[in-house]
Amino acid sequence: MSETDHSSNEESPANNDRDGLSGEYDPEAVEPTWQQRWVDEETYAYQGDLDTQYSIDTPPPTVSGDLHMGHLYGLTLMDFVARFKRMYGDDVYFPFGYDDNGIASERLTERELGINHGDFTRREFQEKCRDVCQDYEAEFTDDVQSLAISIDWENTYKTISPQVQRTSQLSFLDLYDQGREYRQRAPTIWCPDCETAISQVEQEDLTKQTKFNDIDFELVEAGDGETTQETFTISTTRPELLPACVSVFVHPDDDANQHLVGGTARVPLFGQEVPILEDDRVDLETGSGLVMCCTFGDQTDIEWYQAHDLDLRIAIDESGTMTDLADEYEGLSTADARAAIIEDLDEAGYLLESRDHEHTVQVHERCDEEVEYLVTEQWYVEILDKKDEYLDAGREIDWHPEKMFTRYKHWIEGLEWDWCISRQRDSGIPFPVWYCQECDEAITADREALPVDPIEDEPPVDACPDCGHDEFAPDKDVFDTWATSSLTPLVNAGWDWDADVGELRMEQPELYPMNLRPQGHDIISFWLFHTVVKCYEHTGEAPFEDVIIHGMVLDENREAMSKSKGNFIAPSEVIDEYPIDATRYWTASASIGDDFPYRENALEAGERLLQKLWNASRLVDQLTEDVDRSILDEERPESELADIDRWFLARLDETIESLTERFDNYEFAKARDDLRTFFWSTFCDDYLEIAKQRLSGGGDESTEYTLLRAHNTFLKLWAPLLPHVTEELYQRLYDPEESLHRQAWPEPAGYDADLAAGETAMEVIGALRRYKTEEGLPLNERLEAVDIYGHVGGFSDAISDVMHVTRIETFDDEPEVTTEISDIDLDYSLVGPEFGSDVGAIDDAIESGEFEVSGDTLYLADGQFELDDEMFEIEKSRTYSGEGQMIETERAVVIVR
RNA sequence: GGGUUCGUGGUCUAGCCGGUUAUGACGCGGCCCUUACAAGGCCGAGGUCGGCGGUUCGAAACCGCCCGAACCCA
Repeated sequence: MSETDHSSNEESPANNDRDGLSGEYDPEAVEPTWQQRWVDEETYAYQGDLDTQYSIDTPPPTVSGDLHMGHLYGLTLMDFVARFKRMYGDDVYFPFGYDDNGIASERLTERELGINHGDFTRREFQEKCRDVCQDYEAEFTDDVQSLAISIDWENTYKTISPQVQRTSQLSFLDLYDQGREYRQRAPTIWCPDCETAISQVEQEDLTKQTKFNDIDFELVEAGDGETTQETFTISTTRPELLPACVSVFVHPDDDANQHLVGGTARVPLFGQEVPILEDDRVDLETGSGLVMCCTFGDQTDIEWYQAHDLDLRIAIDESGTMTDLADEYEGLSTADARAAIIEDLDEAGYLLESRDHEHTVQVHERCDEEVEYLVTEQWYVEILDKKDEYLDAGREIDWHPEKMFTRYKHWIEGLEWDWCISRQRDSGIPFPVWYCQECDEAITADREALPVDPIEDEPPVDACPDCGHDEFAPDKDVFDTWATSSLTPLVNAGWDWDADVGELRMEQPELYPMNLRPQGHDIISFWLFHTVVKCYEHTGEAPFEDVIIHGMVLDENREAMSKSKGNFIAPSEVIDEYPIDATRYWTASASIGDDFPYRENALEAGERLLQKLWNASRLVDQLTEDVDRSILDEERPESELADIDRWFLARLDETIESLTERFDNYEFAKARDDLRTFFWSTFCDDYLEIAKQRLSGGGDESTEYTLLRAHNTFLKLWAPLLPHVTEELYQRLYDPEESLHRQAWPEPAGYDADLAAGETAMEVIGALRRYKTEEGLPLNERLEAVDIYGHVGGFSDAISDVMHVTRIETFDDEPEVTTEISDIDLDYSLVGPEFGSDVGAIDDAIESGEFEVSGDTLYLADGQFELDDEMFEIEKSRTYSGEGQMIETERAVVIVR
């Protein structure tokens, strides 16, 4: 029978059908079995309990990408929360979204099928996208399930689904009706390869090798009207923009060229006359100090265009092709035009020099194509007017870690553009808008009719309400993906238009605001900010209560993983090598917010912990072989517990309490370390060794109860971090019927014990172990007599049991030894404020022995200083000359005889 | 170039409002097979807390500058 064959566990739990735990834990067999069963049995189903719900706004991953370490990390963190909250008594709503909407999936489809979106109708192409995405989605589901993420698979959504399209279009209409959206012809950042507008945040830097060209411009008229100078030189990396040149700029501090300002110049080859103006945005460092402004070469050009009210000359179209403004170069690509123009400039004698130059260009992050700046008609969400409100909304959220709010704040404060939400792509959610062909009036869809695709569907009116014209043109654009992804809290809550009452409502209002938004710090400006904007505008409140912001996963050398660097580690490689529980154990060590290095040996440490848990469980099981597990149904009164057992249960109470707080504050690393230390040192090394001895001579009900209570509790405390091994043990040893992950989180039972005496006893045990080790004795060597000077309460039996001591005597007073004062420890937090700059002199006095203790007072340096007893502590050194050997610990003195 | 965050033994990390002897784990060295576990137990070595300067009786912690890294933005 295999270990994972659970059919043998069908008899009643009280019967303890335990075939004993086999020698080794076999995660390779155990983990997939449980993953499958949890899904099949819907262990994580949301029950719809309105009073105790806890909702998590999970990030929908782009399905076109493989699962990477960032997913593994982020999902696992969410899962710690979900599993803890579920056991702690909440009804957890843990959904999953697939982001298959937008440019990423569109480009994936084109690549996968070797097609171009332009060759199909929008609906046809979208069909193909769905087909391609479906396989990737299935793969993603498998991957996420293999990480044991406790998602409720009945609550999933796709961002391209009709329902989400409807939500997204409703959002558009609502903002439009509120007057928060506008359509404007304005300079836009444009990707010629994807042929779409993109937002500011979708572009990134790329350093490129290019030529810096010095070109002569003919001076038509100088600003001072006097100069006899005939030409001047400008430097440019983009001579193909000469036909789009609308002015030349001089820096106000540029004395050498000041006389040109106010004049006009003639652009070589193309002949247009342009004004020479002054502006401090000219970069004096590079080139000649004279710079041409074209519509548009970069963002500064746009600023100049707006600030100086310049002409508009469009020389490059949407596909990166030269327009008729470029005369004979019309129809050439920008690259070809650049080459041809340089050649012609050279021939005509305008080109003075062309030299190598490295500079930074803006590219589209998805395809690395250099962006252009075009004037196009786009939809914008107005955000600049409400910065303060979005900041306040951010302040209402509890940030973990708190410091991440700063990034949000700075992002908002630095905003300069409204949010451009239209994209000229096919795979996406269409704008539900038509335009009157006569007066351009925008006609929006009826809410009841959503989702609509204006290319395929008819507008809701027969005639333009403004001018009466009856022909309409569809809006062909689709939404920016963030315009949809920013609605996840509303998608989860089932936000929709209720036609009966004529308002927007939520199907599950109890989920909103979501209790938790988990995400990486790299998308604070995308996902988090946009979600706040959208949801705040729709509902008037922040969309989540807590946010946890995690860092990036780095490689073993603390460098960011990237495909180009080749230091990319795929989760599948890790999973093949290590148990999932071990990877989760590693994940739990991350300090939330900090970047998180991959560590092979952290995974090995996880593996060892699993083995330790398994072995300890096996011992507990053996020691309680004949004990009916139903004794756990009732709590055992203190009076029926031996001191040592009561001590351990009291310590367990403490741990439960602090651990609960750790989990509640998302402090997984601390929870993990605290629990590991308590389990490994206190339970395994200390208590279990004692219990072993106590039970060696036959049953002891108090100890048996304590062992089982503790072990059962440990499984629950470990469950959020190590779901597989704990479930396997729980089902085998306690309850084969019900999942551990639906059990109640442990509560302190309220046991009282002499914790100080327990602590001292453990110190004494440690001292005796050290004694045996140093004497070269086996740990089970019998010791005849041990005297303990110190308070060990009722624990001396435990000490004698575990250390095999025949006779123990305990004393509350000091042993008969010679003591002398070896040092004085000062409490500087008291001495410092009191004595200030004299502290140095006091230290010197102690150092040189110029002190005297009398009663409770310490006199220093011939009575120059007097310290009260709470300000100092006397360190003594003891010499023992009696029979046996003395061992000192912090709280006790032990003599082995 | 600007902003945010981080920088602690070989590696990863704890260390709230400043209190002098800096936590734990991994790795390393030594000893021990004690009837769950040698993937274990015990002991030990190893750090001028990135650098410089400042505030203070006292700084890993507070301030300034510099260096390095991650992310965001130009």
